[in-house]
Amino acid sequence: MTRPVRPLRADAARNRELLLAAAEDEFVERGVSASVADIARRAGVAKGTVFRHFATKEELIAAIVGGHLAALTAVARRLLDSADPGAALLEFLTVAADTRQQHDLTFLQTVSDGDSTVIEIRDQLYASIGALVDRARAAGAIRPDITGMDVVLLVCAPVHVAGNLPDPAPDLWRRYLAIIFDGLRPEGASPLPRPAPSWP
Amino acid sequence: MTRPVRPLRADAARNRELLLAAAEDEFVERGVSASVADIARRAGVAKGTVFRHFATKEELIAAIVGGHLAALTAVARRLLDSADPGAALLEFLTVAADTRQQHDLTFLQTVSDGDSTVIEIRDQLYASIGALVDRARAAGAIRPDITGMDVVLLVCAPVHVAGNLPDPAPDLWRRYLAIIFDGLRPEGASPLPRPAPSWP
DNA sequence: TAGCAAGTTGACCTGTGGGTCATTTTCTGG
DNA sequence: CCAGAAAATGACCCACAGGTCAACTTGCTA
Repeated sequence: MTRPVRPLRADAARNRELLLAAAEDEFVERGVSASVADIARRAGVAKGTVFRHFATKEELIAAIVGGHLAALTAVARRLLDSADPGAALLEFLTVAADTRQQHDLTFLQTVSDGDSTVIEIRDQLYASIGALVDRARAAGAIRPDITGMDVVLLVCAPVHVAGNLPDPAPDLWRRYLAIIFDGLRPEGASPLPRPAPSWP
Repeated sequence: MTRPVRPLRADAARNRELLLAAAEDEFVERGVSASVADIARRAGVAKGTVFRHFATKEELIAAIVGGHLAALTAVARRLLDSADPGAALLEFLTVAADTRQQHDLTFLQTVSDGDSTVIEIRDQLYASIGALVDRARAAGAIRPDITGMDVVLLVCAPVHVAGNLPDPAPDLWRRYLAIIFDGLRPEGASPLPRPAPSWP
């Protein structure tokens, strides 16, 4: 899959990391419209260097998104060993919201969702979430009509909800995660109108 | 407040409406980055005309957002007369999600939230929602620790959640509205971690 | 340490978007 | 029906963004 490409030269590797970090900061501050020139300046590098590492701005965005998805996947896999499946699912949602709170890159998702590498990593993440949900359901921690895809879609909701406020308290999302998770619990569940969406 | 400005000439009034409609369509299709030139073309009007009606692109966006907020406010006020406060709140959330589903303009909100007219309309909407929530809480239809601001923040969540899917079924949001509304119900509610946010 | 491929630089190109304005067209009150 | 005000037009301006490339610099390897 990864053909034997010789490793990056030391300075190039360093610049690549600097660029990813600078780009992430810049995107958080300015949104998708952050300019490549500004990103380069922030990384202390010329604009041409950006395009040596990432052919287009979209490719740069995909690299950032891919990194985050991979990190989340690792968290989900680790939690699959947990003794309490319900707590594990809640913990995963908490960690996911927490990282997303620190730097909201949701808006980058749309740009990068055509990238094949991103799709691959994303599918692994979805599979892990699916496993977490299956275990939680089997343990009776969530209602039977909730699927993995439901949870996938709901992951970003708490942060998004809190983000509607101009200057939200840094952990306000916990309040909305609690409300939404209560909606996933079996107690007092009302029947759901539409069937869960299938795999995308 | 509104000084006696003579009414628009007939053609100008017509063009204004054409522009608002065209702009809304264009924004839905292309996002915020839809260009003024394209909007003008779609309205069958020259670019200069756009700027005669709206000094800047932001002002045009504010006009669209303001219109939608006003329509929602009217819905909320009408529902305040309903006999069943719990059903009224659910109905409001349903209507809100439904209109937002038909044309998602959430991304315009950020642009327009500095506009004084928009702020005024928005505050009226928030007040109406607050009243709906108070009535529902008093009737025991939702848990006691939910505030009006909570619901304000949660309004867009169902559509947003369904929107994470590339091509969501047109009323998938109903599923997530049901889940979230279950989280608002008193049955099986777990204590909420953070206090509700105050007025913005 | 020398040679060269890999990496960097920054001036430059091109497209595009918001916004302006002198000129022309159109509406309307008298 | 006409005069003048209101509105529409579209060529034009400028800023800025993504992307290119020939010339230059630097890390690596033999």
